[in-house]
Amino acid sequence: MVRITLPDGSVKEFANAPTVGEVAASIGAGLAKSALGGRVGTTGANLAKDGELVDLAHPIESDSSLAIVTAKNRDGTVSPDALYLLRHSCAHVMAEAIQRLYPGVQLVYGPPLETNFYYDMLFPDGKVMSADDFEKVEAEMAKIVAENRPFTRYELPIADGIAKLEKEGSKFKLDNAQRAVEAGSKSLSWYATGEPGKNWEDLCRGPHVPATGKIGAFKVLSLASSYWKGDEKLDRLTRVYGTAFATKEELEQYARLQEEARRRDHRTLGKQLRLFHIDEMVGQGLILWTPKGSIVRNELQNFIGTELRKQGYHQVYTPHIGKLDLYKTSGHFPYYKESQFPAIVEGDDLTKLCDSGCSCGELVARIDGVSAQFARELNERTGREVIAQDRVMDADKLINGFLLKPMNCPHHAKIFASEPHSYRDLPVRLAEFGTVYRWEQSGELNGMTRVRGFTQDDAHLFVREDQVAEEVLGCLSLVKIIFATLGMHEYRVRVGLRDPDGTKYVGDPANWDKAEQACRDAAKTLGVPFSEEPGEAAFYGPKIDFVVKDVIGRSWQLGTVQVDYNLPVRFDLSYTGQDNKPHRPVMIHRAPFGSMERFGGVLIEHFAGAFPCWLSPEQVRVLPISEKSAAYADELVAALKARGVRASVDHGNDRVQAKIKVAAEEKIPYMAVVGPRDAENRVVSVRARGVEANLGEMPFDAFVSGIAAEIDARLLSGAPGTVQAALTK
RNA sequence: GCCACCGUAGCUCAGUGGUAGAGCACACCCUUGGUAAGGGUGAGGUCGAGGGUUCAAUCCCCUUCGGUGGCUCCA
Repeated sequence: MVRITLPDGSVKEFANAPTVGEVAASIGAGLAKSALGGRVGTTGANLAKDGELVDLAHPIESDSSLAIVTAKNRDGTVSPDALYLLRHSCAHVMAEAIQRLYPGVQLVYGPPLETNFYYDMLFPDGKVMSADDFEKVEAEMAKIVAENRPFTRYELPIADGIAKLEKEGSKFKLDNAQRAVEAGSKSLSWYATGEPGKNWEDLCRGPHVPATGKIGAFKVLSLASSYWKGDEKLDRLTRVYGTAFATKEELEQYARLQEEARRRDHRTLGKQLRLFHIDEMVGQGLILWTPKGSIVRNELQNFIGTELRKQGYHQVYTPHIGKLDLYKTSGHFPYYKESQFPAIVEGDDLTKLCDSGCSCGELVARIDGVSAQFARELNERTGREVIAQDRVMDADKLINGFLLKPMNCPHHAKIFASEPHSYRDLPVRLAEFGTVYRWEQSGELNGMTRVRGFTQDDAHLFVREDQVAEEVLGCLSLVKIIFATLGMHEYRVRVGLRDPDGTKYVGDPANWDKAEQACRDAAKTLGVPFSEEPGEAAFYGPKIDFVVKDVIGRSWQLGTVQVDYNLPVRFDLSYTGQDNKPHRPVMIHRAPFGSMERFGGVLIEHFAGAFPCWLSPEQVRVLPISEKSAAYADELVAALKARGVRASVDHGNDRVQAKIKVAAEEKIPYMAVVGPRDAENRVVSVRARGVEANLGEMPFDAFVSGIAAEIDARLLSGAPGTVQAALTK
């Protein structure tokens, strides 16, 4: 007898192991019809977390908990499990369609994802698929769906399965099977779209929807390329993306959201609202902040500057380059050479070297090299061979040069080291909006979110061991203030801990334990879920990262707080303790925004370009009804400007309607319409962005001081205390 | 960096083997209008760059630069 516990707590008993479908049928005919699969687990298990997603035809052998998967949950929400089944199944349908249209295509791997699915395939030599072919593929898929063929699972013992795959000659599927075996599979399973032996089939773990007809709506989305197993030395594959939903409406909804996302894209809005520009001639990944974008950036910097002063930071400035020795000491050169702009070597030196017949390889070695003394000192200090012997060469052979700084920390470490410190002085907190340059691969560049030159809102805290926890907490509270002020709630927190088996970490394990605990405790204070990720720590210390998603769904790391035991050793930093002996400080790196560029890009998307008043490039646009009110309009703008408000008048000879449209397109938070009536009564007629109506009149002075107060308080649009709220209550 | 696609006016985009068009923006004129586009006129482009095929290339081919999507990478 098998006892099945359903989500409502009721228990059903079956004489023999029932399939999920049979359980569904025993509950009701309607459910049996709409069931797509099931989620099973041991009795009482949290199915959403620990349950296994299975086919409708999956037999349940022992007492279990079971939830039947249907397209919609009982509360009407779309079931992610259903989408998973649909997309996984649709990937098979698409693969069959493509193989029909392009004979010789080999299949590799086709998983469902959060919003879509893809299938990697190898096209025979000379054959390519193009976006023009999507319709053809979709038509072929539609036929398969219309045939409503069942997904039929069958299993083979491993030896037989491997033999079958060897006969078929697909190295990719063979490899998939071998990996499944290594992962502990006891047999290999296939899914035929229809009848095994007769219809199309694919080696697959499953699960799938019961039949192709369940796929209500689908679309082939895009083409991309990938490498087999992500290794560029292996075959280059064609990745075909598609998506599937239970209904046409859901697919249309998805398309609408995609469209909306494109409109919110910071690259589109940045151009439309003239916030930034990237110029071919200046270079890829190098952001030119236009006047309007610069205002947003400046406001953000002022905002954070105010908070930093409250928290006892010192502002510093450091140059954009430093000598190679600086980075050889910190370890950033030459180990991260691939992601840096090349070293800057003095022209005359280079000429002399070239004239003397110095080869490129030799040149590189002489730039990368260090003196014996340099190597000895650094290796002694760190207690490890951080400088390998093959980098050591005669001092007179070394070529000196400079590097565009890839990080600010070495400069800040040197500021700390420039004077003696007592334990009483710590923590020393040095902050700088420091611009750094990194050589990102050209294909990775993306608007403002991935660039080659960017300004970190960086700071380095030099603290005593016993101050780490409190200072990490302080850093996080800053992040919290920033996110709260900007109304950003959709972020993920990642606490990077060391890999328990790893050996690459520097520093005392006991200190690591303390620092990791400090990070964990600090993350808890954020009041948002966070994930602990072992192995994600930097080699020099644990860290806390803030990750947000852009409109396209791509994740970007913004803020970061990192504990560092390494640089203080490398730079031989010390302070005098109570015992009058030198002690090693700990460094904390932190950048709440991450970089002004990336944060700016994310912020544009977060607000869809409609910045709160305090951040808006233009805060009030005054719209005189006609030239008769020009003087009154000018008086209003002058009064606003006198209070530091960014305001302008539209003196154009358009009608107010047109002026409103333009101001709305520029996403200006407030419009003040003024005509003879307003002038006579010393009032302004107010409109707020996003509200398609005249909010009413406000006395001249009340409007000016209301706007100024809203800006000073850095309020979000429409929040209590704003002019808009005052007029709409 | 790799693969696919794309590059026409300031912006969004049509279009063609016989040297190019719309809307918006811009300039000027008329209009002085009370809450999301009043009307007219005009200016603006070596069709990303270089090379090739052709009587003729913005269009076809090659190279190159840049962008987009993905892969890889991100101290």
